[in-house]
Amino acid sequence: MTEPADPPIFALLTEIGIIEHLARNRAERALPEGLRLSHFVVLNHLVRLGDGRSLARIARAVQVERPAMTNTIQKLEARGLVRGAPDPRDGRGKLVFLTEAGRAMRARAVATMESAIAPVPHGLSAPEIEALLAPLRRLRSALDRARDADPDLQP
Amino acid sequence: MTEPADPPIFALLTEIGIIEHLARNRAERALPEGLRLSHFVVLNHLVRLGDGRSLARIARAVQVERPAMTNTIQKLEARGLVRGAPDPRDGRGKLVFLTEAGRAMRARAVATMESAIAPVPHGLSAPEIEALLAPLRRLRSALDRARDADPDLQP
DNA sequence: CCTCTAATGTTCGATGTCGAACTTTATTAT
DNA sequence: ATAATAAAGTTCGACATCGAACATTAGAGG
Repeated sequence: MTEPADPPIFALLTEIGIIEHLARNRAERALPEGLRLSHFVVLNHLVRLGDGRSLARIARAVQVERPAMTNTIQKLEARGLVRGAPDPRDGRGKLVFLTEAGRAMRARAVATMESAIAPVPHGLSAPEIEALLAPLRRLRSALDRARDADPDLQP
Repeated sequence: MTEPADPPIFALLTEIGIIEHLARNRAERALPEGLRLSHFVVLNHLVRLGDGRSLARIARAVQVERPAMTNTIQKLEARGLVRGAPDPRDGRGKLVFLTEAGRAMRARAVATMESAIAPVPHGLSAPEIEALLAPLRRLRSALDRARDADPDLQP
């Protein structure tokens, strides 16, 4: 009468959930005062992929609903880290631009996060990490595709 | 003037964060009405590892702060899925027991979650998943140990 | 040209989580 | 014993996220 073991994919997702939680906590503590991880993610996204993007586009890229992104952008604007401007080509759109302060803050955040995460002896060699990345990317793509696919599934 | 690439461990944690988010959304939709993923996690924990555990102990195991667990347990009690009793051996403690309804609900939730996750073509073979699990468990242990270790770090 | 549908950004209400603080009880040190 | 320290569970206030709903604007079809 023992419990049947979880399917392997369950065990994997459980492990991933725990790691995510631990890493999130750790990263959040490392951030400059008042900066949430979700705020940093947006700054980082804009620095790396380019700013002048619409709110909805950023929301999709960062896997967050639009209302949450509205909130995040408002906080970033209030702190002067980002500047919103109406899209000249789309009357509904709002484009988000980085300010100098925003770029500087992102650089500081990256630095503090690196010094918070890097020294953790994670026990994984660089090649091991590389080896992990490929299958995990496949898993992400699969989940991502399934997301659009199944609003209502079943034949 | 290109951005220096992220350290590999960053890329890994980012990927993990995205997967966690996608999997969480998917799992949450699959759960029986009104049952949160955090609720299910507690039920599942008690079924698998045994009930009659204290609130604080469950909180630690599930990586959640005690106030959140108080909230979760109160919701589960209100739905009759769990029953709380004072610890006879520790006047502060509160032990959490599963009810029959709780076990049944957990079984239903497992079933619906399996039928929601299993059909996703995640593109990973069983041996591949196994190969992923070992290094990820090491990473988790490392982060877990670092959590206690560093309240304030520095030599 | 006009209507219908879809997308954008926002507000609202509900909910979950966290950190801080408090009360009560254990445990440890003196 | 007694005092100091720590742990358990709870409450509180702050905050982020979500889903639903709304006004506005684009775009597609007739």
